[in-house]
Amino acid sequence: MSTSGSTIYDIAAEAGVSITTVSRVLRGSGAVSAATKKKVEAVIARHNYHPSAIAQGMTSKKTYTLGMILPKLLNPNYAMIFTGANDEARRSGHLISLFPWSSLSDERPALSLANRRMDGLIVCVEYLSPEGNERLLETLKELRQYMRIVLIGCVPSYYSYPTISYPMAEIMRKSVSYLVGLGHEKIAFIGGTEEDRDEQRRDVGYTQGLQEAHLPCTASYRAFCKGTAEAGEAALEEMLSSLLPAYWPTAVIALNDLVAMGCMNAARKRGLKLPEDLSILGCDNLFCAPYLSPALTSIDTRQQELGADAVRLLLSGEEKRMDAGWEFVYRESCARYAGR
Amino acid sequence: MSTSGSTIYDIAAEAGVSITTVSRVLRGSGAVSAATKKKVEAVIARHNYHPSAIAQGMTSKKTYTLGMILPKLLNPNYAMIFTGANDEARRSGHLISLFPWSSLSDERPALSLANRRMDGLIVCVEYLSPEGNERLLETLKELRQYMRIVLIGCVPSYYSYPTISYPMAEIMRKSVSYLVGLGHEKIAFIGGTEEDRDEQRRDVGYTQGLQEAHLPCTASYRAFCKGTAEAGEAALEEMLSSLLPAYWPTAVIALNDLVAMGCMNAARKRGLKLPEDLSILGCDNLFCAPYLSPALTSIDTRQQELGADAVRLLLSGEEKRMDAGWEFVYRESCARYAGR
DNA sequence: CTGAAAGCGCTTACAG
DNA sequence: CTGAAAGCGCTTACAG
Repeated sequence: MSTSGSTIYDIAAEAGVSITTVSRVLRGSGAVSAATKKKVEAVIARHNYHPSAIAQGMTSKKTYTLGMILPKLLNPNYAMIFTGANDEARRSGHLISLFPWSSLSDERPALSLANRRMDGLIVCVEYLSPEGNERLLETLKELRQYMRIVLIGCVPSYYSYPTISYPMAEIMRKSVSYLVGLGHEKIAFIGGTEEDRDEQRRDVGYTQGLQEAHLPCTASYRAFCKGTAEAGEAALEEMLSSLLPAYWPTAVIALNDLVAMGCMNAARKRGLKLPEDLSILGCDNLFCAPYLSPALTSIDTRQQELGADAVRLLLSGEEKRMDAGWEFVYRESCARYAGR
Repeated sequence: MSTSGSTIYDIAAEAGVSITTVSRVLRGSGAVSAATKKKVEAVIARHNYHPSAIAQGMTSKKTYTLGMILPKLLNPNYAMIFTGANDEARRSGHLISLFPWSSLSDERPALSLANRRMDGLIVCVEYLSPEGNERLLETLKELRQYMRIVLIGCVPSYYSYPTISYPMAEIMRKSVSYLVGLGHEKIAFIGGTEEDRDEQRRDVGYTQGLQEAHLPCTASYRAFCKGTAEAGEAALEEMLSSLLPAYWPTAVIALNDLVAMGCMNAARKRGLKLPEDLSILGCDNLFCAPYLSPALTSIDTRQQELGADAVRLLLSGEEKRMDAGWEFVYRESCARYAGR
């Protein structure tokens, strides 16, 4: 019985019934007499028989497999989203296959997303370059013929798919406002690789927040970098070295916790005391945030909830667009500014 | 053309050839005249046709899907393993589906591992209770009829599957030896939920290391906890409060970086200065290790490499057992002990 | 309650 | 170089 596994025919033959009957007891559907049911179940157990999900998918058109596309699992942020989605999917009898971003533009036919007949696909979108946007939209349109698609993350408002998206402009506005409330006036924003025409993006909210507080928008306090600690460190380092110390920001809003961690290192290297000399606000509330020094103030973006909601939305068939939940997590890295 | 997608029959009909021919150009195998090939390809492109991987799997017995079972993706350690495996799998045209541990004992037939006819399965094993061991071995034996299995992680030496395992006893011996070299004599080990009869386990190496240095094995310096920061914090806290300060350990070897982070917090709460009063050695070299204060000395367990190697071993068909690579990463959290 | 038969969308010998 | 036919392991009307 090495690497084989029996088929429904083996079971039927040994139980002395038709494969139709075996199929019925397998799925618990259709009427089967208690006696034959018991008989068939015994044979199934004896053979340790498991029906082939792929044969079942072939005939029933349901694969009970969902696809998910994430930027990179190495950022725990995405691992949380995936975990939330996976747990919810299992609850409804589904499995989630994870695809990397690259599979959206992959040439290998054996792996193409479209080849897999999944019951649905969740795509986690982050800000893209204009060309990236075009390409994504194009690909989604193709995939749409094969499966239902749901979008999550920071999804531009002009995408027309069922969506759960973070209200980033609002989050940024409130972030600025929070720091202003702590006495900060020189507030930097570090992060964001590309611009986008969506009016929900971070930049917009950052600027709005400054305007609402009647504070000047200073180009020197705006740095672009991708979402890694190294990039964050380099970005803040460059900002500091380009400015006389008197003009250094007293607070920085980081794209995410990784960038915030990098900023912490850059600030320390410059001899700044945290949080007295510089407040740092992260985003995503990674597991390590409480263990940094100072413990990082961040934003809980409820990633597991987002993942679970995405699965529910995908399975529900609804077309709506919703906001994802979020909340400040106050710790030590943002402090009242009392002069330097 | 909404949510449908064409089949090989549609393509064949429109191109005026048999499905056999379409199949041949699809797979690039078998001889097809340049002319008909071009004709068929045009139709395929026009329809944006993608053959169903599930129908292909049905007939060819190859699904180009690998399964992977990991304890929990929320620990970046496992996310790294998965990423390494996934990248390698894609290189050879495979996809990896991730299953949680719970699926090893799942009752839902629709999701059962055995239902999915995967080309192979990688199971990442951590130390288990004796009963957990029994159950796992049992389950693996069942699954084995359906697919090839490879084990990775901390795999007891009496498991007989192709394996890549960390030489934990050796790692622990060298860890103790490293700390002894820094002048430490009171070295604690915090971690490990269960005992196991495998002689490669951490405890064994820890004890050996102490013996080699002619240092006493002190039960009070041995704490059990699971691999989370909270557990690590609680464990060290309890150890410290159970001992007169004069007997406090001067160094602790943590199960992993999460536990190490928890230990840092516990030590700080007790007023210990790090690393002067207490050296802490982590394991797994998580991305945040360099950003802790003091930067955490840890062990790079080359997780992505492990993941990639696991895929290669799975696909190779070889039966060997190998050691996984590892290496110390020296940072600031382990320092020479100069008295307290 | 039970079974014979068609069909899901492909691949693969086997003929020609 | 090309195609008719069988078969992969199931599910699902349709009869009985």
